[in-house]
Amino acid sequence: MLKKIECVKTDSGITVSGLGEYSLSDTLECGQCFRYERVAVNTVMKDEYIVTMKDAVVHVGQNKPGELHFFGISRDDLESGISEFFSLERNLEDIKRDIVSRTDSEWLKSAAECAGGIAILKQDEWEMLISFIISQNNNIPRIRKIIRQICAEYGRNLATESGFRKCPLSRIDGTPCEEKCKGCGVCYSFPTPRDIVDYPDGLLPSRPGFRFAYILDAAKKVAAGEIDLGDIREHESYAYTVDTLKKIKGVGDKVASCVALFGFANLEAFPIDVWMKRAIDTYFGGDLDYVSLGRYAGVAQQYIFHYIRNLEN
DNA sequence: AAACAGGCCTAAA
DNA sequence: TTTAGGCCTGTT
Repeated sequence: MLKKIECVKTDSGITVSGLGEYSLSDTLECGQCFRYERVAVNTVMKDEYIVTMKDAVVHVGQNKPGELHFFGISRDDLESGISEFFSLERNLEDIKRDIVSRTDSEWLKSAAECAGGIAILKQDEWEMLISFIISQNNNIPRIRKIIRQICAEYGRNLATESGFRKCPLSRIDGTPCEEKCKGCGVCYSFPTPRDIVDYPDGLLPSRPGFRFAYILDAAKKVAAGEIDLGDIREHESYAYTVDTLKKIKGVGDKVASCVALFGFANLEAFPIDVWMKRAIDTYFGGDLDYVSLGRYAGVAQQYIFHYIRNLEN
């Protein structure tokens, strides 16, 4: 299921090809990732983004399907985190084929054709936990705003640690770094559980509302080792991941399955939110046995989600 | 102005 | 075991 990818060094960075239908914009903007900014000015590629990974800020672009360009990085950078984060070695076509072979639904097959370029990212588990706690009863712009503000409040400035002299966005569009970072937050690291336990008031400027207590409970349980993310990772079990995470206040099935899917790479995870409920009612007669979709059910979930959101436009 | 937003908790049947 | 309200806040 792994694929051969080709990497070529250029003056500006590393070009990775052989990625099949990989779509950078669909992958970043399908709702699994909150810490990215689309670059709007002085671009050299059709799609360009600044993405904040665990401890690095990445500038990445795409001109055509199956080929990504990572600006200002070395081959070592690619191998030490970027490749895994962007799931570059996963074969999207094999996954799509597997899903399509397990369903009779023509609608789902159409969705797969529409959304086959989406890769499930492998993001930081703790960051996913907090991000999806924040996501509940909330909309995406506000989710992103809260996360940005929390990072700006607690985080170290990653710009200088990422091989960039200053914020990549400011370098590109000319906005002064300080000003830019306060607005976009892409240059700040995500707070650790300990950061939040030591200084819960740092959450307040983002106005998380009733989620405040949930975030704090998650931080306390992880910091105390009561919830052991490493232990969850080693189990590599969807059921175990969900059961364990649900011990945290404010974490139910939906949030836990999102963390399982986007943080722990449990690709069989199938988060069911209000959109998915609606889709199941409308296109699957009110009943969809996601287990029958196999070990990539979570990718199918993304197909469905992407398809219904695009049908709106 | 009232309803809603990619849920979850609690109380009550 | 299932169901109804309520919840912080911001936006429409």
